[in-house]
Amino acid sequence: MAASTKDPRPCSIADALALVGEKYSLLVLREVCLGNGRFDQLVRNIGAPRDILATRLRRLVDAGILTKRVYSERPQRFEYRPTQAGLELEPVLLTLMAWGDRHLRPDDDRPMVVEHICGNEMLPVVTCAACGAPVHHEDLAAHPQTPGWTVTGPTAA
Amino acid sequence: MAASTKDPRPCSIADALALVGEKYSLLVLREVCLGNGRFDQLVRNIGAPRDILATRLRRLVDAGILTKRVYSERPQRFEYRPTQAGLELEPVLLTLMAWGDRHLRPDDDRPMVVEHICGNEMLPVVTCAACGAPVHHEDLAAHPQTPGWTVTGPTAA
DNA sequence: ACCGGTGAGTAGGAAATCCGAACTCACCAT
DNA sequence: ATGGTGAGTTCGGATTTCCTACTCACCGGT
Repeated sequence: MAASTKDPRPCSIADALALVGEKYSLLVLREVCLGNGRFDQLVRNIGAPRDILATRLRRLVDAGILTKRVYSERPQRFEYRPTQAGLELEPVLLTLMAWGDRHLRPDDDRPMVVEHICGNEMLPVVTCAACGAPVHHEDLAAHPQTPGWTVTGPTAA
Repeated sequence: MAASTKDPRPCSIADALALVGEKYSLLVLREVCLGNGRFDQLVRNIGAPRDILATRLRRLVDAGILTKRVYSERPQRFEYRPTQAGLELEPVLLTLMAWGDRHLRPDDDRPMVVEHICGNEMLPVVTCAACGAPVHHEDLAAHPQTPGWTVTGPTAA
């Protein structure tokens, strides 16, 4: 049935990246989460070509990650905003930003600091919903659900 | 000085994506974290063209995210493994996978389940390091550190 | 010694994407 | 009437990606 060559491991990471993994897509989401949802703001803040940006926006709207809302009839003007699904990607952005701050900037010149409502700077920590412990690679065991797709490493089934 | 057109917002998300945001890069990291670090395994499990994969691997090794280690001299064979920096990207993958499971698969056909050492299934939650609360968009305030780069939204400075 | 198989890539041309700049169209301001 | 803004679209050319095939080194069986 299915060909032997060319059907990669079924995976939600791959599926997610197929949607938001194209160049600029996650930066669009960043700006939109910051409240900068207008076309020309996006062009300036992201540095993307206008046609590519238009394509990305269409795709993200179609995927239900963004909505396009009119904020002015007569001159008709639009603004893009995150949907619930879009907002749920924000933790990914925050985690990625923290990683970049840690590994791509030796000194403390972080271009942006996020403040949490608790009054402190927000440093994201990924934890296990069940036990609350911060996630450590050694504490994980991956169980593929599709027959034929194994894992070989220390994280074997 | 700096040109008026074309210098996007300085941002660690953008920097991080410049490194690991190219097609397949994060899938390479996924496989490597699963312990499948050999070239042909990567080709099969990811479905990437061999030449592109070779390019990505070089880049990730150069960036200090992966290491290439010999696991057999005489037939010389290599295996790619995550460095500490690479492992610290795993939470990003887990969060992205959970998002994909939630939003891209209505029913419960998750292709992979991750088990935490606590005995339960690992569902990642991004929390604030300072207060431990799960991160909610409304609880965040972004403060750009570079003059001229503002945020307009509800998350204004 | 020969044959087939595996691992780790390279080579080459076709196909898809991306890019920058210019263009449109509708509206408002002076 | 002229200029400016917002939101795109259109264009040709540059850059990447893709796919298939090829290499090279080695191993295992007969």
